[in-house]
Amino acid sequence: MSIEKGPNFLEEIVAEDVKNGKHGGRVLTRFPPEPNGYLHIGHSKSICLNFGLAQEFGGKTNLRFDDTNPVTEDTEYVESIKNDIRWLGFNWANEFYASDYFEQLYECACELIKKGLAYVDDSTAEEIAAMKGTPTEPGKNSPYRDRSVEENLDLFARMRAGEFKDGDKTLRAKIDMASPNMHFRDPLMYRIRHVPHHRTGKKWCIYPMYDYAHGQSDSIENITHSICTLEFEVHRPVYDWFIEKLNIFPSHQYEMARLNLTYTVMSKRKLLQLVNEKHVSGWDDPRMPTLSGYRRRGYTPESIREFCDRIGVARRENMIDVGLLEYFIREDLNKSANRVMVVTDPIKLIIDNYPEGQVELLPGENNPEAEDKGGTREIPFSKELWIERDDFMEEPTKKYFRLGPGLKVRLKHAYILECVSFKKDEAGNVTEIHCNYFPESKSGHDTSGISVKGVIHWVSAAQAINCELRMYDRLFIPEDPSNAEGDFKDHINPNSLEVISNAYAEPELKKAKAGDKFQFVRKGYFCMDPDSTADNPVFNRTVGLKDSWAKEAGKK
RNA sequence: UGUCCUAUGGUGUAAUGGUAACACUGCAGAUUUUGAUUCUGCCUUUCUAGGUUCGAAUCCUGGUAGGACAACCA
Repeated sequence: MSIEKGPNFLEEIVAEDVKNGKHGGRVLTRFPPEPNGYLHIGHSKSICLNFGLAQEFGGKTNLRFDDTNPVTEDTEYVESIKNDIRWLGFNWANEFYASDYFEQLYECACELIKKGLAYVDDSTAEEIAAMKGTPTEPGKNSPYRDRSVEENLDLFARMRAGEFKDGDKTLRAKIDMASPNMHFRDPLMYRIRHVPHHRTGKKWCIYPMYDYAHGQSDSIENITHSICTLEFEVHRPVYDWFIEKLNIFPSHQYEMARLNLTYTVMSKRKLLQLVNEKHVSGWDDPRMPTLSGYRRRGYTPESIREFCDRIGVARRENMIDVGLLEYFIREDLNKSANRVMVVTDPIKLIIDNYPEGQVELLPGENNPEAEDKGGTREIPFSKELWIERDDFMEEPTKKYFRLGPGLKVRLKHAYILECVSFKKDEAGNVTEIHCNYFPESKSGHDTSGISVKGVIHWVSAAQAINCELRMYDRLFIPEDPSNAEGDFKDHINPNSLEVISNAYAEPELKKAKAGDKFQFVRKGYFCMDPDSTADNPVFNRTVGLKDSWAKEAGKK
């Protein structure tokens, strides 16, 4: 956790509990995902918090799948979740499932029935909703509320035995239909679902509800600090009620604000829609805020952990600038990613006074920011090069210090060039740039005495390898797509992916493997995609470099 | 016209009754064979009205604003 920052409110609570010897000073947290979707960056806040808190105070963390709704859950999700947590860099003490506790939960329910604290209700979903009242009006008691213990026990056993159809009966806690807290108005404990479960198969046809399962699961595992998001705050009295009535281990729930990111949607329901309706290529589409999406995009676990640590934890709603996440991945990759030159929008440059057919191998530092500079590679240099179309301006402005008629520029790792002429097609597009080079200006051996302000990247045409670049931008146009007018999908950015199929890279990139990360000099950080083939290497743009020139140029 | 939660620069988060700070963003400059990185400086902050106190971002009361809660979802 953060060192330079004060402790967050949860660290304070845990520190106080440890100091006071609560639970013998033991700390056990849990991360409780429902296996009905892939983990996203919001989950990583919870993961970093739960695992981080335990690490900080010498405790442990369980992974518990909250699998009480077989309709939406699947082992595919279980596997992806485990994979993503490991990737983020955390190891759980135990892998548990709420479904492991179905039998115990059933027995607890019988106990509550015997205590007169639960009853079988024959009302339909509509009737139950109608009797629930509203936040400002009290509800009404169900006509089945006062069944005898014997009848309830019998009915509940027959529910389990499969004698009733889906929806025919529920088991409800008998609390207070007039409570100002809606969750106290006889919450449902069990519903009938004749649906096989991803782990228990056909063993059960009644499944516990979240409110009945979650707290007891925590309690069964002896969880000391159960952290969840703010929307569960009103559930806490129910959480405590079951624990108290059952007289079991007193786990305690603490709530914190969820993570919201600008230009991002973060609900699994919405992400599932994006996947199902093919707005993205899958859960791991590099535009998705899922951990698998970020991984494919080229984000590192370190950068995400750092992000989660630095955004802090509090109880007020927040909206974090996605630019902060980008800051952390740039910070990480700046130190770790090797540099390589790739021309994304090529234009031919010919050095008139360079010998025909000559090829020089010039050394290039792989990473000036790394401690050992990342070693060097050899970059072929010759008479014909590709340079960036942007790096030539027919009528250069005063502040432009790249190439233009009569202007001099440095080719990175190579020579200084002076532009002597250029050709255009009928449409007026520049097709070819001619330059002379200064042989004594070679990088590292420059005795020319010429000083230039601009440095551009380049690729030797004969040795260039062709590659595909996937240039990603934010998936949504508005800052807060979930609260924008209309459906969130109306606000998808139509230009969130631009594919460049004719980029030229220096031959060094032939060695790249899927997942390898690079800085394409002056362009941004890129990560090789698994879609790559020998003929068509594919690179995802993780994030661009900061670009104060674009800002300057944009001012006009 | 219910219950509960929250309110500190543009965005987050600290300050735990004693000089409002840190990061990001923005702006300006220095350095630079990446208009990157790095470095320096600057801008901008306690929702409001009362009260308690020698002293309030912090405690109390009222107001205002935002959020959560009426799934056989979690």
